[in-house]
Amino acid sequence: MTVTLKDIAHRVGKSVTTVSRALHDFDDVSPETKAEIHQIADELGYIPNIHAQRLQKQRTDTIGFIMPTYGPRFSDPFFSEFLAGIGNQAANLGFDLLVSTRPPGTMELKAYQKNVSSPRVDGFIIVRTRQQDQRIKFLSQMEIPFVAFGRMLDHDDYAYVDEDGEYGMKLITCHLADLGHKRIGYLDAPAEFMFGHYRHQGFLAGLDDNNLQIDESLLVAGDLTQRAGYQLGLNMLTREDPPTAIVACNDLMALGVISAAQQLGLEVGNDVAITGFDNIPLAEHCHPPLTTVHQPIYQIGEMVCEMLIKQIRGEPLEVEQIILQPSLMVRQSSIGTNNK
Amino acid sequence: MTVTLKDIAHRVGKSVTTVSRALHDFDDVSPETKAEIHQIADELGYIPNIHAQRLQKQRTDTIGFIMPTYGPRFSDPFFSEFLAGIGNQAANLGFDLLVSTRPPGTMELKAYQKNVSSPRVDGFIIVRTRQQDQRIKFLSQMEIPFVAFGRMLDHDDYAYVDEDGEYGMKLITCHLADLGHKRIGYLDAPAEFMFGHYRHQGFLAGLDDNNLQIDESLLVAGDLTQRAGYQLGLNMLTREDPPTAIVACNDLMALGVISAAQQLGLEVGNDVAITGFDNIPLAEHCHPPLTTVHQPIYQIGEMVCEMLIKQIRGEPLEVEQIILQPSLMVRQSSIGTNNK
DNA sequence: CTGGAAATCCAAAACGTTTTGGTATATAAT
DNA sequence: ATTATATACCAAAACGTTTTGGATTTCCAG
Repeated sequence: MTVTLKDIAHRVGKSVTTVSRALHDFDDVSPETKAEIHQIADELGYIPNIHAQRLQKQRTDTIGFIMPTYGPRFSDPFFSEFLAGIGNQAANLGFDLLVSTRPPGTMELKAYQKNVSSPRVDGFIIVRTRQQDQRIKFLSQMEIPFVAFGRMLDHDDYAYVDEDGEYGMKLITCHLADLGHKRIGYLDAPAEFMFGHYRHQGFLAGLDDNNLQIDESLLVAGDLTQRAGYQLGLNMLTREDPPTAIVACNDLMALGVISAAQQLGLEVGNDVAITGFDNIPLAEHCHPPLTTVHQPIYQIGEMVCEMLIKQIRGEPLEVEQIILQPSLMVRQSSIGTNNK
Repeated sequence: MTVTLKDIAHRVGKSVTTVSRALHDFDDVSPETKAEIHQIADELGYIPNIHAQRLQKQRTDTIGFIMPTYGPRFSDPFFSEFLAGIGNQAANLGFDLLVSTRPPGTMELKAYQKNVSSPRVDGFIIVRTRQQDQRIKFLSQMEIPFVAFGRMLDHDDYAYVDEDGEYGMKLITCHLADLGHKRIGYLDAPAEFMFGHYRHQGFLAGLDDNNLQIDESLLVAGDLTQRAGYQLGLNMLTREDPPTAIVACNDLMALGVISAAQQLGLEVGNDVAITGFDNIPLAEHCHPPLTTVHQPIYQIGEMVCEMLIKQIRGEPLEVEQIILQPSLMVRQSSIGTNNK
């Protein structure tokens, strides 16, 4: 049997009002009564009914996170780390975290709609922003609080955190150009992702800075999995005129390219340079260790969550839009084992 | 402005009761009224207030999942895939999914306590069972519905799904013995994890079956990360009397061992055999591809979620305890590139 | 001893549903 | 013409909080 305010009220011989106010430390309850009520409440193991509270207070103290999942076999280290970031931060700030999974599309938008109207959540965290992000347009238009990890194209009037992927990828490209590479392959992300767009721009800018030509045939897109990296890497490296370096727009695909290269008997770092982006934990301890750009996913999760909760609480944000400057992690997959 | 039953009632000139019963398709409302009410409800965009419903119905239609997170940098592909499994299944069956993150310990138990008493959730999904699993003991004792992925030692009276890790690891060990390996190193999990316990038993049983001695010094434990695998692998392979094969209790550590071996100039599969366990997507497309045991994490997530919801609904479970038979995935990391 | 403030308390309304236990009207059976 | 039976509806209670707008008592200044 669960214990309610009424039970406590009976026990102490006071009204429900007084019990409620005592537990919330209002100053129109005498210290003695407060002490007694607190003690009885502890004794009975009172825990407030969250639905009664939420119904009355008209807020949920819950944030929503709808994971965009594609296939069924969905395994991306990005998500578990990001989730840990928002989960821990939400708990710190006294918020619950409601998670859904939905493939991008109409049903996804419906889920946003329903979760906020029910009202299950007070606001949302958005990840992997897309070129014309329906989610962002919808939430902006409905004036529903949200914070995104990522920017989008024709709309800039919302709160976000993002890493400067263009700059990061330029760092990588210049690094490879400095090593003397002239023919560089590029593994792009699916066109809809904004992060892919910026990284792509950075790659082109890097080539341009070093007066290198773009060979369009060395520009291909994959679905971000290691499998795709493996396949595309194999294709690219078995051409008649293979590139001397391959830049992948994320670590997972880069790992796939490394496997492909190794299977072809190439020594990664010496025979061919391969780079990634994200610096997932795997990148440091693969062989050879992967040159990449660091992205502090856990911290971004924390930041985004904190910003959202401030927004929900009506507190002003010092900064509404944050662009993080990335740093290059040079490892053996680009410089090889004999260079220094 | 959110629309309530009362708003609809005003519009159609009927009572709140009738509106509610119409929307739930009770048969004491005339077809004409029903049609009218449905139409107005759609028109106004009515969505029921979930807290009022839950307060009244005294259930939450929500399942809880408390992720055991250790450090801050928490990136385990296991979790995103498992989460996708339970998330999708929960959505199918009309349940919400409330996710928390908590390191194992007292606060973790408190979180279980609070989430069920509030009552935020109707039941829990437990993962990575531990030897003396406080969570399971607590939930069993309180008679709170839960389903676990994994067994535990001195308590067997609860619903779970598990893979037969002992058998799986025996398959691996016999496979290596068949290849002629006599000195086999083993990378264990931290002692508290049950899955590590079974896999360990399977390894010993496999050795025993093949009349091989156990060299205790070749038995070491790591924290399941690739980093740990790398470090322990390096130690083991630079001994005076290195093993000819290394069995890791999970894929992530096995990938670390592969890196270590490659850094030492060894050809994995030919000079040293290395095996994992889990068959994460990474295992197939690394170099060389990893011999491992498949574990259908996504499906297990679905199963566990479905079992939990049945239990919550009071429907009987056909089978309360499911042990999945694993299958061996033989790849080049054990048999090399020249054998067949 | 009176007026007013301070201290302590509480009944009732509100949040938005679902459910209970009806009522009223029309139709059919006796 | 009475009784029984469907049919269509609804007022009020309940779920467990928080908040509003007092009410009562005590104490002190005048």
